[in-house]
Amino acid sequence: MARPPAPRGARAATLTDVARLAGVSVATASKALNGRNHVSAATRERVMEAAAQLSFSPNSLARGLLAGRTGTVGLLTSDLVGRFSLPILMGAEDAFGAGEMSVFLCDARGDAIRERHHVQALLSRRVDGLIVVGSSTDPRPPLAAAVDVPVVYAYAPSEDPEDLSIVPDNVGAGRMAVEHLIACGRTRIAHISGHPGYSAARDRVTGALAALGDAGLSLVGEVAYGTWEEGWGRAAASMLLDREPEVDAVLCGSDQVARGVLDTLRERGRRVPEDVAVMGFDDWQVMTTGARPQLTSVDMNLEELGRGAARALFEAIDAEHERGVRTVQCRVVVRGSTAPEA
Amino acid sequence: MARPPAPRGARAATLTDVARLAGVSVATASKALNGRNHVSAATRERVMEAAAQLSFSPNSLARGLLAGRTGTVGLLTSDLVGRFSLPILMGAEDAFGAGEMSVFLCDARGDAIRERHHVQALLSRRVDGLIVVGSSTDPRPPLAAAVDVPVVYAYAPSEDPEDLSIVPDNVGAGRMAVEHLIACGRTRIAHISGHPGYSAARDRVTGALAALGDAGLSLVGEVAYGTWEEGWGRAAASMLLDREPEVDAVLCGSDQVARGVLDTLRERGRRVPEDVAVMGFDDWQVMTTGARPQLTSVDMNLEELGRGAARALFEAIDAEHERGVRTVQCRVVVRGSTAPEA
DNA sequence: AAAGCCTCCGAAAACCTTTTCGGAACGCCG
DNA sequence: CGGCGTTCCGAAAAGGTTTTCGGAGGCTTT
Repeated sequence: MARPPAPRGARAATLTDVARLAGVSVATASKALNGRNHVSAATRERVMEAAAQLSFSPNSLARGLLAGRTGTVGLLTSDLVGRFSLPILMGAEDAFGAGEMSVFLCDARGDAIRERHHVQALLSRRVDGLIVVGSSTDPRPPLAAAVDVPVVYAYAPSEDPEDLSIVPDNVGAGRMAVEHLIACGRTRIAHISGHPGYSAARDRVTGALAALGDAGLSLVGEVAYGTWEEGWGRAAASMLLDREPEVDAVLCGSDQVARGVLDTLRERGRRVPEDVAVMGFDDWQVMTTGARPQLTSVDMNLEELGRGAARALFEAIDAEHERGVRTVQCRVVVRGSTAPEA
Repeated sequence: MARPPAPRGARAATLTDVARLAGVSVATASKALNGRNHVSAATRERVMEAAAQLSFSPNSLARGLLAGRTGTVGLLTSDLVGRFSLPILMGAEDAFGAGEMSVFLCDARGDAIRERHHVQALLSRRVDGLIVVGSSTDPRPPLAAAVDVPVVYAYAPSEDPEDLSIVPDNVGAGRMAVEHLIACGRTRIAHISGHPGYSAARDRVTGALAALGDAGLSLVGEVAYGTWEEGWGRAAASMLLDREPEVDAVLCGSDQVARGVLDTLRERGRRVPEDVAVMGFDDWQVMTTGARPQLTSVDMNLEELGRGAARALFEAIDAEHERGVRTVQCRVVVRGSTAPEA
């Protein structure tokens, strides 16, 4: 744990120091350290050694100032505390981290003023690009400020179709969910959705209905909209069992709703999955694996979405800007609530 | 939504451009924009107008290069996906965001190599300070590299007592939890803890036992260590009811464990909170508010911890480094599982 | 031995802003 | 009218790195 030289306050070593110690010019030192040619092996060795000795670390500010590229990107979220920003952020950080990019994180707290402020700060720091992560899949207004770097919208698409947005495929998710239930032999499928104010809820309904139609089936009862929470799942399941006792599968708007549904089913003596299969959305591990039985869910692949956004931004940084809305496929994670455990 | 001038690729306006447009020198332009005196009101006005017209945004790189301070800090987490980094990160971002600080986010994925890499990158970007967020409250080795900027360890303390660490008060949390249960009139209190490999679990036990001792009580049964999950809560509660049927309160190692305990209690016909009171730790909203009844829990105040870390770093940046381990108080959030709802 | 080529190195410019310091203009007092 | 103080402005340096270009020296070829 020897904390080598670098005493606090001692100016960090600069290229000039390295050059002096190695007995060469700064130009040569720079070339040696950056692997440029036109430097003899012996000289390069001397420079490297000097740099190591001074624990020299090149000043990215100076480099960025000169190059016009800083190797930084801004990640602007409106809702860091939320459930969805984080995996996206993870994926993005992941994709960038491999290379030499560093990520500025900003949380606008859903406030337009604060957002503008952060964008200004990021631009003044000369980020090479921006990822804007929404807190729901509803379209959001594009960035207000004039931005001269590429921008990718993740999760929530921009209202401007000229922007590049990467969003989860909620329609596909609804479709896949129903297809899975049908594959499990279910034909009397009900849907307890989430909050009707969210396009995620409505899109999943759209997909689910489409898949039912394709299979020549129709939904048991009406789509039940409510909230995203457990309490709603319990209440809605209770009503559902009263009105449609013959139901053999319940597709739920979220994993939390599904948890509530599972509770009610157990209390009403229905076995899961033998009598009724249950599915959720989002594949929130703590919800799905804690449930009895463990909950089948549709994973929206948010990390993949984040990585996709990062890669798209990466490309946009040196090439022309792609446009439009791109969706990321999701996938069904099968657990005990739809398939008896092996 | 007019996206003003700034066409892609057009060099961003520089201070020189502003000065030229305003018909003054760069020095004057700088002074005018930064509110320095020795500039006439008229000139200042002209400069401001020119800056606005060019949507000039000062280049932080150049400024940082000159000033030796960049207004950036690094936030190094070992486990972004985890439950605890995020609120801390929120709090830190919050505390900084008010000022002019920007936050570099790095996730080392618990890998020492990657951590070193990120630290290098951050230092090369000349951050003014570093916050290192652990993934559990167990002490962690200090940063390997020689770091000449202040560092604050959050959540997980550094093993080196010369470093400044800010951690949640788990002993106090255990104590407060038991005190709350006693205040609710409970005397036969059991403790179903979490994973014994975590100091958080052991510290909470320590605090709980101390509070019991102070009240002249002793624990019902032994401390039951297991995992942090719901399944463990269900299993442990079942065993507990078999062996100690007269128990009137169960303190649980986490909210998830408490959820499992609640499930088992309900199935075994015990009313909560009338027959048995239940408490968890962490106050994870989705767990506590979805439970029946809603779950009383000890909030570890992680956002406050994050803010504290940020403030401490802030101070350390221009003053001498504080040292040692500082704890952040937690607080009991009372809900229906210990107190009948009003 | 002269010419030419290749290899290696260094001087200097460029990136953009802030700050210091000197100079210019102007008004006031003696 | 000269001297002085005040007010405002501009030239220049500094900060650290990269890149370009020219120069120096050594080697080969004729």
